[in-house]
Amino acid sequence: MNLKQLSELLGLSQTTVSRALNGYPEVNEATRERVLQAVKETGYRPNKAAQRLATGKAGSIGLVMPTAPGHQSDVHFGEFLAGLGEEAVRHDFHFVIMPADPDDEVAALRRLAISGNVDALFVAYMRGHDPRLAMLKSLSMPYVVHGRSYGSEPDYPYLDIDNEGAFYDATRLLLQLGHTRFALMNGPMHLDFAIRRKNGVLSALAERGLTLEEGCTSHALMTDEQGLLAMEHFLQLPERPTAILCSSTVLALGAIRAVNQAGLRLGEDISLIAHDDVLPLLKPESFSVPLTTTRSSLRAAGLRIAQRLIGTVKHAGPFPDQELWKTELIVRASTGPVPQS
Amino acid sequence: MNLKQLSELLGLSQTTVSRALNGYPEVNEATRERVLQAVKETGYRPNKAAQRLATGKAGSIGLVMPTAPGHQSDVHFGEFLAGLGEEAVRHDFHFVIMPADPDDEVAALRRLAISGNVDALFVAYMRGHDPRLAMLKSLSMPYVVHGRSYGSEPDYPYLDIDNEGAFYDATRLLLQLGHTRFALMNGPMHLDFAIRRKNGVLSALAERGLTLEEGCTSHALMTDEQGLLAMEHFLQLPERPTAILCSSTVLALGAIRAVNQAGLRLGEDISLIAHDDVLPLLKPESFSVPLTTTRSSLRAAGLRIAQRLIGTVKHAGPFPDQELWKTELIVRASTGPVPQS
DNA sequence: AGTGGCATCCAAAGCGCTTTCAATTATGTA
DNA sequence: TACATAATTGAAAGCGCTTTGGATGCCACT
Repeated sequence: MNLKQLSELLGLSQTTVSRALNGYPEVNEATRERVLQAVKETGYRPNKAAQRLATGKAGSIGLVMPTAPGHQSDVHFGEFLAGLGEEAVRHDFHFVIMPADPDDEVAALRRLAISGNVDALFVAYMRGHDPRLAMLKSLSMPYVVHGRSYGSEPDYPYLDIDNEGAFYDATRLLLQLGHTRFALMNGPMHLDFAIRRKNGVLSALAERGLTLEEGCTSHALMTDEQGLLAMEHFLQLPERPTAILCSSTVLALGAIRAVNQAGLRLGEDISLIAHDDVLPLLKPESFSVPLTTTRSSLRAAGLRIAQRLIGTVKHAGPFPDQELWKTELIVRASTGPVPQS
Repeated sequence: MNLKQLSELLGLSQTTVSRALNGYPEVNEATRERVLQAVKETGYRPNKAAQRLATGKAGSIGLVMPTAPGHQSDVHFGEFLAGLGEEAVRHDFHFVIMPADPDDEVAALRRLAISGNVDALFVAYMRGHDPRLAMLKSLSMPYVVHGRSYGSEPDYPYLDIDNEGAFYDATRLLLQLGHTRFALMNGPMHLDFAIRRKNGVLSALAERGLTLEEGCTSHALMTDEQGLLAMEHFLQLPERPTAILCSSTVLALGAIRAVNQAGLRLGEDISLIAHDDVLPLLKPESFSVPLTTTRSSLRAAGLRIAQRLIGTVKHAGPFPDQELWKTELIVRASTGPVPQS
């Protein structure tokens, strides 16, 4: 059943039926009723592809999912998606997900944009000097970036959390507790948040004339294994750090395993603060020693970005172009005064 | 840049250019080269919506993502998606994800199918007597079901694991270790896998004239909190069970916390076997007491289903209509002989 | 009676691609 | 040389929808 058939059935033109369906004012109320009734009876659904071709609108937002054989799936991604979804479902939007090799992001994003399958783009996993920004700007399609790109002019729409501030505050807390030997367990070096978090740590340390010693920074995928490995490395340093800053509760999971295996006590021998994305699976308060964290909900960020994106597509704006969310520093038992040695 | 412009640029007809691009044999190799060259230079990309309208093919597979405000995002979903993605990226397919309230699955699935946005459907979270099956059959669109639907005629394409066998075997192992008081920590009661796993447990127990006692079965969302609650409940039963079967390592996470809090030792006072979907975050061998598990990779299942779906769309078949994967029973330290009391 | 305004409705022109059917030229065969 | 055949190419007809630019009829008002 298509528009033509439906309109013939009703003895109306396609024009009128189309207008009736799309809520245009110039159609008689009685006629509209008839049309709506017929739709109900016939189960007619407009063909989206045709609609899209005619209007250029798709009712969907696009994103690239980094994936590859052996590429470990990222819990953060799923959680973010849940946030997007929560908002999208309210507006009858859907997602088009383009899986792509992490090395192929720029091209994948472009393909997605040009495909005509999406009205707006969501971009994540931002890097320093991210090459996607230039491409996005040239695209004349709405987009919102999750995170920022260190080193690029901040003239693009983004939603980010104050990573630098979060890790600055966290470091300050540990300094106040008397710690002087710090280590940072970070995400991959090229990612924007990793850069900023490191800066936050360094600037807090610098105020006391301190710095991150040689070997006291790790950059790795945010998995629990990597957390374990990094922590094992830190623990066998001659001048073992007593204060650990950790970019994710996922890393912390492994890190704490290493601490336990070494027979050390978290919150006493070693203090640790992790960033908490509020993953349902890793609640810092549920760790055997509850974790002190900097917190900001990834899901909430997803929801907000979906709002902005969908709102822009529907011209329900205006929206702030740039948002920077503060994080909360929540003190639990994994931090304590520096041990007397 | 569209086909018309490109063809004018080349002094060819749209027909020929289109054929050159789509690999039809009746175009001169030299001409094809010229076209390809021009495409490279101009950056021309065919408009997907138009392509879809003309061919009826979309190059995408659709799925429904259950979501709602407050609905906790499901790690299993993300992991499965990663598997789908791994295969999809090889064939330049993408996903269309329709977020939907869990109570609205049938309608959401239908909307997705009729939207014309997808070539095939993937369906998960199967229930007993699942109403979606009838709808899918009437749809004349390829689909594969992950799981099965207890109580429905098994005449639909599916990929499932042998849930009943897995839990039968697990239960047998615990019986052999001398356990007689069992508890089952299961997923939501209406879900197919939950039904089958329970059956597996019951039939193994029945062989010894045993059964699941009153209060020794829990059905709940597979989150760590629910695991904690369920285990706390089991532990305060007058006849406390010594053998626990657990439908997910996520549940086990909470359950073990409860065991620890009660001052009991896993693998000694309490034996536990969990089903392991091979989630990157919850490796059974990384638990403080490594977990005995029944294992089957969710990601591998996603990959296989994507293969079947994409293969069917591309007429690269035939594929088996129904696959039932055996699980592995891997013994680690969380199971031990029944304690002498 | 003549005019303008309003409420409705429609024919037809796209949107950018694929594909059928036909035309043209090149090649081979008798 | 004449004719069948193969190799290339094109014109044009959709795919199902939206939207522009009129029609048409009816009414109120001069």
